[in-house]
Amino acid sequence: MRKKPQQQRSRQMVDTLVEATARCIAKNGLDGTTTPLIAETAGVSVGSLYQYFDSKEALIAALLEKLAHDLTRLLNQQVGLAGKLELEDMVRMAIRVTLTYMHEDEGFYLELARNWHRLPVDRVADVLERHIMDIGRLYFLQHVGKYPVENLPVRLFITYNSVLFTLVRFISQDSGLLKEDDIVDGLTVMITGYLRSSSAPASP
Amino acid sequence: MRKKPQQQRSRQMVDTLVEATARCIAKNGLDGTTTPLIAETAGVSVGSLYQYFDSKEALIAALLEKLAHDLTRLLNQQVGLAGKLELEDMVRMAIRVTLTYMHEDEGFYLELARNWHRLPVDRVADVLERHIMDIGRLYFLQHVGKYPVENLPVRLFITYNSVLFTLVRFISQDSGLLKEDDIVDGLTVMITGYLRSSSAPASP
Amino acid sequence: MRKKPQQQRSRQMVDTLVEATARCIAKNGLDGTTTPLIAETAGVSVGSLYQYFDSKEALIAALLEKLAHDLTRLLNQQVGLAGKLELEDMVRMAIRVTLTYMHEDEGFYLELARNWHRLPVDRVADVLERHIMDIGRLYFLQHVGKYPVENLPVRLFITYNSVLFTLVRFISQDSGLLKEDDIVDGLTVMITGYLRSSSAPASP
Amino acid sequence: MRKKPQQQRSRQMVDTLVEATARCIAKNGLDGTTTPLIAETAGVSVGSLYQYFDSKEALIAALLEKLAHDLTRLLNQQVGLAGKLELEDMVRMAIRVTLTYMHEDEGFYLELARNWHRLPVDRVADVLERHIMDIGRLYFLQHVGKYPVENLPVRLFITYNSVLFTLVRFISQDSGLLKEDDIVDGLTVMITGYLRSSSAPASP
DNA sequence: CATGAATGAGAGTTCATTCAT
DNA sequence: TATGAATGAACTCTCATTCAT
Repeated sequence: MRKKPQQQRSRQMVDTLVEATARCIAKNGLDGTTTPLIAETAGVSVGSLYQYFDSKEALIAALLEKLAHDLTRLLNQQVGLAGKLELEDMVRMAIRVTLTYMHEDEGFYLELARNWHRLPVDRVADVLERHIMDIGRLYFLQHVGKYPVENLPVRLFITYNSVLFTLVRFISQDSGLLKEDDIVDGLTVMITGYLRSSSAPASP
Repeated sequence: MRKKPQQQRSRQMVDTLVEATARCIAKNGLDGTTTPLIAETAGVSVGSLYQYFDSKEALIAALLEKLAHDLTRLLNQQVGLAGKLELEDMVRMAIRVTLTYMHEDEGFYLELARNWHRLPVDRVADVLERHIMDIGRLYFLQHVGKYPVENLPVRLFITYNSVLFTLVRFISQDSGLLKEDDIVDGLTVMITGYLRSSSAPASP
Repeated sequence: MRKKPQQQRSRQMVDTLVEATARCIAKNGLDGTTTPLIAETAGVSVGSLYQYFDSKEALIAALLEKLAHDLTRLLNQQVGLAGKLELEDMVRMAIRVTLTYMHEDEGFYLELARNWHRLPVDRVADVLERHIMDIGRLYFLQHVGKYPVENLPVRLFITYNSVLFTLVRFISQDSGLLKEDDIVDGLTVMITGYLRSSSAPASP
Repeated sequence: MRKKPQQQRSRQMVDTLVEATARCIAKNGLDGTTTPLIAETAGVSVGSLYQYFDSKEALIAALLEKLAHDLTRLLNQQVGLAGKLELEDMVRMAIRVTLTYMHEDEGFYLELARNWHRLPVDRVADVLERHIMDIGRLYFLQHVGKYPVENLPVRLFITYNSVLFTLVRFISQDSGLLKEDDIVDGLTVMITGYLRSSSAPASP
């Protein structure tokens, strides 16, 4: 970031721009998100955009940064609740929440997920992963004895990528042949079964 | 295709261009794949490109068409072999084969998988899905009684998307914390368990 | 117009571009009028052109729009004067004025007339036709009794197309065999006689 | 022409190409008439086109040359017939014939007339003018005493340009407000009156 | 001779970025 | 500081023409 916004007006400008970027991505897709358009959406001049961000990429990075921050807060609120649920209920709930997000904000999160590889996504991913890891650890700690999960990082990595991209693909293709409830049920069964399973891949 | 190649030379030109496109995508990514670059890679002028393809998109479509064709042949050869394996062995093999492809051709398939939503990917997807469906159906037919799988389309949709994108993400991030064997084992366990499970999502 | 010019500088830019387009058309012909050339003539970058005009065609349309506007003002000034003239003097004057225009601005209007069928010329044509119709109606209204002209639209359509394209052809070929005064006299005689004639095409 | 076609096969090739050019112009307009398209229309390779014509322009020139030749023959046949008609009938007939041509061959002649200034049209124009001049001279010679026409070249120049381009404009715009019969009648009245008038532009 | 594959200059257009005001 | 006018490299695509086969 070119300039630390120390005045309140500046901080607001930064926020406005970041939000405008999100709206552009949602409405026009990542490819249709141009700097002039972002500026116009923000009701600001392009010049101002470059006053606060070195480049388009920096702006998008800031957007993702904010996203990571928001998600952190969101997840922190949820951690407590999760512990009381049965594994299956928790998994199902997580899938449903994810699915809801995909449809929200005019498909903003969907577009992000589709284009993750073109985004400076590390920060968000890190935050998300750490949180999921924390939640997972906490959960299995509370249920120790019931599900002694080995190699948690791998399990969670497989889990959230499978869920996330299966849902993205499901929403994107929309062939009508597959029903949302079936997908959610299927994923729930698969993930629950996987997380309950003992680590050994091959039975002796 | 704008003009049907009548001389042998031009049939080769078409092939050269399609291959050059693949190389460009592998080396420069989809965004870095421009018509001048494709032409240069093919050792040809831009004009030649447009003698045989109506547009850049048509060229990429042709590439995917060829891919679909190649995959069809490849999978047809493999169908017979699959039936004799135990479910787990077959799943693990499929995952390993997929993983191998992701690393081949300088990451060409990886880049395709990453950018699936920007590609005229329907033909390939159709072919792949139908084949996977066929193989799946065949397999479970031969093992009837052992794994009476209900709602096969949903199961397979979840299965191949989970595997594919988990692997793509695994290769893309390369944090070094996760080991390939663990990912393969984990996926194998998850998918095998899922395909073996009875359809009912909630246990009684 | 893509963007409304808000600063004075940019309003001037729009004018500059439109004028440059006119100069290009005059100097290089319509086919030789390319966007790089227009930009260069205006002393501006191509990008600037596209900041204010959606396309080359839009730019040309704007030029014609301006032309229609200018002609409107010009004709409005002339309407009053016309009424006092005898029919023949008015016709001769109109022809002379048209001829003058054809030679002005390095043949700009000449080139427009030559290429009317490739131009988004409706607006100009409409304006011109309406004005000519108005002037004609007004004129014959003031001279009612003397020239009761039936089917005015047809008469004027024939009149101005005959004059315009005969002059265009005369200037374009310039074989030297035909003298300008003779053409003007001839057209004057023809048009005057035609407008004075009664409507019935066949004499009884 | 690059090469004198001495063999019969060659002469036929030239003809085929010229005819294909005409068909292309009629179907695709002058701008849509490309050398590859001409070749394809002729069922011949581009290479062959350039074997017989130095350039696209030469090909079009040849087309116009042929046109001039055809018109010469056509007009020669008609000269005799004209003399027996009254002036008005002859004028009306000429207008009607012209109008018919404009609609023939998918608008080929119409497109030529629209684009006369971009064509190497001199030869055709010369031929046409000379013939019209001949016919005119002959006609008025036979009717000497009735219409002693002074300055025939100017009169005929004005006459045929007025007729030709008024008709072209009429067909092109097709606003529906003007009726063909009215246009033909109007032109007939105008031209007949003009040709009958005495030379002096200003009445005493 | 005939073919049609190959060329490449040049057209219209876009957009991240700069800089005078 | 905020503005938005201005930039220009780079992209996709066309077509008259050439030349190896």
